[in-house]
Amino acid sequence: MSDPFDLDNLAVDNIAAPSSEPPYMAGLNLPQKQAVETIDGPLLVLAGAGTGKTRVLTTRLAHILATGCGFPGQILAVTFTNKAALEMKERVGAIIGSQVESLYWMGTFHAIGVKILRNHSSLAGLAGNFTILDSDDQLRLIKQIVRAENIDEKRWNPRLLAGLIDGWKNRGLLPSQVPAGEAQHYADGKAITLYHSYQARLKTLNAVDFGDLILLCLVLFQNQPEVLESYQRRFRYIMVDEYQDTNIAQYLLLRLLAQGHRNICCVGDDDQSIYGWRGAEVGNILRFESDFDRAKIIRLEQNYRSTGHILGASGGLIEANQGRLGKTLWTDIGDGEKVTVKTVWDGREEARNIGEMIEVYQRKQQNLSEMAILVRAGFQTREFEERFLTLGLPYRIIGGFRFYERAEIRDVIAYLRHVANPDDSLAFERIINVPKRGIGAATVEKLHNLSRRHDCALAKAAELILETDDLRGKVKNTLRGLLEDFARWRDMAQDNDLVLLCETILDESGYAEMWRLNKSPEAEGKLENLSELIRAMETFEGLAEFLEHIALVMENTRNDIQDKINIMTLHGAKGLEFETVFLPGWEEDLFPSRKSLEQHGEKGLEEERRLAYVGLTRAKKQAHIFHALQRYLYGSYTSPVPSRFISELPADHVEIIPSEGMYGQATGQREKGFSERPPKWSEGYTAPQLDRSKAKRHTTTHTAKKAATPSLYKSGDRVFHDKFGYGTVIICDGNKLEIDFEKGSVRKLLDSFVTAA
DNA sequence: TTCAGGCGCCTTTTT
DNA sequence: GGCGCCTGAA
Repeated sequence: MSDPFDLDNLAVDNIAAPSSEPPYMAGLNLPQKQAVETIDGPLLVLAGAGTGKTRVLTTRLAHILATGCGFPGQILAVTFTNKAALEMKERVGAIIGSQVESLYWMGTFHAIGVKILRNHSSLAGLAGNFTILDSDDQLRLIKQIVRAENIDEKRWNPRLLAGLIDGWKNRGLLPSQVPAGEAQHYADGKAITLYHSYQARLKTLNAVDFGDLILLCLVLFQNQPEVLESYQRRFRYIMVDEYQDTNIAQYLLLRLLAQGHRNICCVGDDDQSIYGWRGAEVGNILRFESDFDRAKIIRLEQNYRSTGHILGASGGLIEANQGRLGKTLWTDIGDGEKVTVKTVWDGREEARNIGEMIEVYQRKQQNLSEMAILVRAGFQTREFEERFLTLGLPYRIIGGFRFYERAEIRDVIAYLRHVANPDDSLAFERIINVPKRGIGAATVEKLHNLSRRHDCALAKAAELILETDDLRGKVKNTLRGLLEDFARWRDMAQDNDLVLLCETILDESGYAEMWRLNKSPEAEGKLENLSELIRAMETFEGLAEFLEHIALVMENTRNDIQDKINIMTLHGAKGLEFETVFLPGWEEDLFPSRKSLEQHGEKGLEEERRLAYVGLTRAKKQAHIFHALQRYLYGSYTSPVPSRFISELPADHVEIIPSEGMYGQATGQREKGFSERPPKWSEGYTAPQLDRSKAKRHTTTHTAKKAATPSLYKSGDRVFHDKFGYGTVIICDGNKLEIDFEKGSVRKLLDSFVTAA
């Protein structure tokens, strides 16, 4: 990172520092210093984009430790994501060294919740080995409950109920506390009853969902004052990152904990609150002053990331929002380039334009990884992918599927979960017939009925059914065998040799064999994923520890350091920064999203505007906005109107780029505000042919040099491509391949995009 | 148990 | 337009 105040530069910075000042203070500006030194009493640090928020947070933590005001175990430091927690740990570690390992209470809200619940599981009404369900399991359980109530799933989508329950949990409401009127929101008034059954079912399964990790802590503290007091005493200092993203339950939890020492410091930016739809409550940050008596507010307004024009444009845009605390970011890096706005004909032209601009920047020695395309919705990435594949431009899509979400990983985890917690029926059900054992839906249905009748877990019901004559001999034997297998594995788990346990399960259950026998092209990759999972287990001591890690830490294990252009959603870009940012699809209905406006009206619009603000402020030097006149959406063409956000941008900071070769409606719309002089991008735009041919020549020489070593592939080779799957090379010309893919397409690609299969 | 065909949905996403 | 989910038939 090029942050001038990066901690790595401390050694240099501190030469100039007055000797009375600790070295970690060097290079902080005045408000930053104040924020670090104000450790007593409630403090809200309003940290605008790029104002050194993380630096303040980490320095402040180090300051508390360095001054001896608090010990590591007395500091509660909460973040939202594991990534943020990890970053904080690294940066604090850079200042205070190994002492960072003792910061036991530093982590995500949910990780802290788990720690508290495990410490007091029986008081919280749980067994110590409770399972944490992910949203997939949660939905499956909710479906079961909806079905058990004979509710028409067609009419009442279980997802809707899942959303309602999540919403209540986010507000800190148990079933008994939900306002009666809200029962109407699902299945003609049954919503609250269903929430009751869901919670009861979770208890039977000895499981909690993500919402419970906060909610149950809250309930624990409300019901057990002495437990609460012990934590209030313990947490001498509380620090919260991204406070604008807290939901009500999290806020209530913080407020309870902060009542002890009253030293709570929340850092956040109301203008970057973009998670309202999943329960985040901007109100929390807006109300801070009245919530915490004698609270202090410090604004960080000096921006170290972006140029003046980018700050001017984004600042002007966000001013249209009503509910905000307000701050004005400034910079001393200079104006830089204006934010550009360009009209393109359609999505393909948008992708083509951006591709060309990227190549221009590339030739100006900008790394691809310093550029990003930020989209509103996931489907927008496709056009860019296709374009970049034909251009041979390396890209990386951030977001999307994670390792542990893959079916085969979830299967193995289900085996392990059921070993760890015999009451985990969801896990048991997932693998009861995987691999196929002849225990079909009919048998499972019988088990379900029995488990409901006895209010017990599925595996317990299986034991019960074995004592009856309800099952045919073969099925009965298989089921008995499976239960015996689990009992044996459970014994094995005591030895804490995770790798051996997992390998044994994979082997004895026949799961690995199932994929080995599978002839489909995916099977091989699945087996590789299984080995990767086993490799990941090596660093864990016990099964419980591993499962908790899996449930809470959704790590993206990809450490892709290659130079690639980043494509991601605006949400995914929060907290990141790039030299150049491309912002396509600024059209009404797409951005701001129509759905958001329909569902939440003015509030939704303001959140969308904040999203636009987040997008613009990711850019250090250049931001390029696009809108298309034709957009292919859900199978048909639409003619979208330019986003209102474009017209809200202050003219002084924006340059309208004329589009080449367009006629008709386009010209009329672009009349006003067009700059007369040739656009900055003319070099890239007016002579793309020239540039492209130069680029080609460049690659050719590159290949020619390479040609001394024979090409990696020859025709007839079988290869694999991330997106297109398996295929056979038909033509091989240097590093350019023509491949016949098994999914039915023939494509020309660079060899670097495929691997030998 | 498996697979074809029909239906409904289609914003963002971490834990 | 395309995907995932459910259902019903073989």
